Amino acid sequence: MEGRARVRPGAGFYSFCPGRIATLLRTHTCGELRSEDVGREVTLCGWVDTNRDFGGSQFIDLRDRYGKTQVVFTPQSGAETQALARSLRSEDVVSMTGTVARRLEGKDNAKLATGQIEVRGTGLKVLNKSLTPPFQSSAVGTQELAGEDIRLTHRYLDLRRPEMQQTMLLRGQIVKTMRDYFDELDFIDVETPVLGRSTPEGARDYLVPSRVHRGAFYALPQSPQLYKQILMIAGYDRYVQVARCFRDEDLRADRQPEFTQLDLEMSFVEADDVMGVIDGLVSRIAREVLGLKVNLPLPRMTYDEAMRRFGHDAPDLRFGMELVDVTDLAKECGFRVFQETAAAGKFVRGLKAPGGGTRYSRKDIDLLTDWIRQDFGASGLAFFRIEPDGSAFSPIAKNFQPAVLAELVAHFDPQPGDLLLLVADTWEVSCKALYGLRKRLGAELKLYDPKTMHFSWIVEFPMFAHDAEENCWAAMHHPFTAPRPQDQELLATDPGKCRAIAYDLVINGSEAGGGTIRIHDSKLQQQVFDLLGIDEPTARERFGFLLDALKYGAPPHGGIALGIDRWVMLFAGLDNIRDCIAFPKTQKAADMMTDAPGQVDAKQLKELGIQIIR
RNA sequence: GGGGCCGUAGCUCAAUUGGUUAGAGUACCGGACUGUCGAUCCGGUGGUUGCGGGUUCGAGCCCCGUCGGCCUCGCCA
Repeated sequence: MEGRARVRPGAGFYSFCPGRIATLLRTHTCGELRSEDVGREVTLCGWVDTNRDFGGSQFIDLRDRYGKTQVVFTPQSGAETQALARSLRSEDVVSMTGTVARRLEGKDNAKLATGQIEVRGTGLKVLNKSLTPPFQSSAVGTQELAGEDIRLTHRYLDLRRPEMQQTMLLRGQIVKTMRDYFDELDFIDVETPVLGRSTPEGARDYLVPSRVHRGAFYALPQSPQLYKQILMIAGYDRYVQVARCFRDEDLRADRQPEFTQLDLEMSFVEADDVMGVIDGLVSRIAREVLGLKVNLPLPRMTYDEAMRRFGHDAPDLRFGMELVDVTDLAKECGFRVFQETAAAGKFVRGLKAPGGGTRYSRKDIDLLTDWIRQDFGASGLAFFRIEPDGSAFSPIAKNFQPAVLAELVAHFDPQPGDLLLLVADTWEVSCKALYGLRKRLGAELKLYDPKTMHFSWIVEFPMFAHDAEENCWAAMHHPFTAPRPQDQELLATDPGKCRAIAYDLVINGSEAGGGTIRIHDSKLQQQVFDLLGIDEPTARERFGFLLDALKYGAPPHGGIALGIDRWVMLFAGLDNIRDCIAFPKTQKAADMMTDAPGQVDAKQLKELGIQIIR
């Protein structure tokens, strides 16, 4: 532990002491000196954070990744040195020599870990002047953060900010803990190719043209899925890898085109084994990173239950606000829209927003309605505001049979001031719309403390989702997922009811990982391919190697992949994945610092046999 | 591919809703100051209002197009 940087719960970034990191250029770091060091002759290197100039003396905060130390230059430092000190500006890189001194009585700075001391400067060397930076790397809380485009263009300055350094440190910590943990459990770290064949996981591939094989392309891996299964067949019964994955799909706040997974696979296991291993990891990281005790095993919920109670397969379980199904009551409620919906076999479901009746105006509700129409294709949004006398106000209330309305409202068990929101639509639309509303209102009404963490498993996913456009079945996870043994017969009779041995790790309503037990029998694998409309020649062509391998002694196996970027985001309490990645890409998958992707020479294209069509 | 928000000084934002000289804070430059720590005080430089069209007597503001950033649906574990 000693000499190791480590984020501790409740401890500021600067409060750990990394031990001496002396070099020929420096004797200490800027976060290291304490009152015990008074009298020492030291040399610090770092960036100028602020320069407070009093004419007679200069107070300079010197910053490196370990912290800040105040260095003072006075006439005793010598006229030349003092003049040089006066000329220092933000982000200049300097070396400062001096004597550690206790600060003057009452002049301690409680905000700094080094705040009891200061360095009385005797020497100063400017190692490198900085241009005036476009935004401040220092000045925590001083100024509004610069726009993200500017931060991304000057990423080196953004990464210099203590907040960013803290996140990067946390990320390194999480990855290291993962590596230690799996190493202790005898996992073997094996690297798999980046230049590979397209894996059939549904997303668009990033392609790399082959010069040698003109007209042929490698695909960057969407995940190392097939390789790790091959490793199981090869007898490496516990594989782990920190793997970069690539998916050429449109981006979101929590999605990048290239991202990092902690990928693992185990042989001779059932789902409980894999989940148990991850339970241990969650508990360890929560403890080491946040000082949080997590009760094990983590709670589990089936996919069906999650959809019914929360409308989503990754519900945020930090708060309640569960969905309420009133379809039965709607059948004879008097309100035509509801009745027709119910009669058509669709659903009338809703949720209760505590205090929403007072919080949201009629106009706010109209905006919510527009929103769920636009984003989720909902036909509308019905609302009831619970009045102080307990009655339910709504423009549509007059259409209801009073008794039925009372019963309907009672289903939500509301208090005065609450707001009931109902969606009458298909199962899918009601899920999406109410999930969206729940997520948004939960945050807006502050129904949970954003600092709390909730970990859970969602299990028993459907094997297949019906693709209405193509009128065929599509793999919900990927085509190598094993069905539950008790559901295997359903493959032939009713694939839609067949449940997979699949499990997703959910943290605070985010999917933080997902895995399955795989098919290890080539016949069963072929049966699943058939269902997915992948005929034998196609299957042979695309993953004949796997089908072959399955015939040479494939052990039962399964695994999981964890989204490391998302883990960092969630453990750091951030809401943006770009802040968890040193060099992220914009929403259009561009790197603003390097300007990737860029044009290439005509010569390069010619070598590859590629012509650009405009 | 669809919907939305945004783009004004290096940076963060304002501009009485179409009105004549586009402001503030900060940064930067100069000056003052021996205990600050978001130092303070005085003075100063700094603008093709993303770009291109259009409407108008007049456009930062309205319209069309375009580029870029963000959020989101579709898509994607």
